[in-house]
Amino acid sequence: MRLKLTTWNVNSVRIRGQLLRRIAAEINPDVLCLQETKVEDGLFPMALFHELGFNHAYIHGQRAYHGVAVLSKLPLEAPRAHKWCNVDDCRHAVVELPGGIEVHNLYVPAGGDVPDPEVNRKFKHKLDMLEALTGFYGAREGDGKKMILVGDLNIAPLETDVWSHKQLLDVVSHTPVETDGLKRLQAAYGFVDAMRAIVPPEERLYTWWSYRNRDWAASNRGRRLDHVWLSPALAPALRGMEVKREARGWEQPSDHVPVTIELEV
DNA sequence: ATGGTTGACTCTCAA
Repeated sequence: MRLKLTTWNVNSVRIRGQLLRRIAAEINPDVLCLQETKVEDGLFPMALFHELGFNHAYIHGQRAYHGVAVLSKLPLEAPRAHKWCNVDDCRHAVVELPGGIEVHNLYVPAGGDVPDPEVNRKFKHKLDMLEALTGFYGAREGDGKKMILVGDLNIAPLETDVWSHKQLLDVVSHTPVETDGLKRLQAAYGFVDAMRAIVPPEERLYTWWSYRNRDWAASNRGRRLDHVWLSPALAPALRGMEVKREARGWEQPSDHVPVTIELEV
């Protein structure tokens, strides 16, 4: 069967109802992974997702900040959450789809403004979580599992993942310590970058454009902060990938756009 | 070098 999975940093699930309807209508994913839901579980707008046909859900949220959720038209099994770095943030949810496909939905800390872990605890937290994830997935290398890892990793690893490699080398999200760290995490398990398997690394590809811009489309100062990785066992199933760039121009948008993959499983 | 905008929520923080 064809499996369509969309990941989106929604930046508040409660004010994005109309756009979620539009995504359900235009993309029609089987599984929707959200980040930055910004709401505790008791206030999550579950009725909307039921109306849209997502009758299975694992929500892992907190008040005002962070929060991840997996909405699905297929049954979900073995839901679990991970805490990292002894912080209580809701940043990592895992579920299993029929056929034993693990879905890992991640929201890595943005990291603040100053790219120095000595003076910026948010940047230190970002690097620490990257290292923790590298240990976690590295310990599983070679386990042969079918796995999809998605989310807002808040790092643009390639030169073509940012509007200006040179100008962003000292900007949090594209500093060498972050891009090296992300590549180490990817290599620790042998994840395949599904987006770059479809769009060659020579081509520019963005998923985020700052709100702090008069005209996001004209200036096009984007970054690829959102990612879809596949385990070696699942990589051969990849059939397609789409970045819904136009969603950045919809009314009351998130600053991130949805990324969708299609698999033959 | 700075400021620009958005969202949740409190009189500000995080992104």
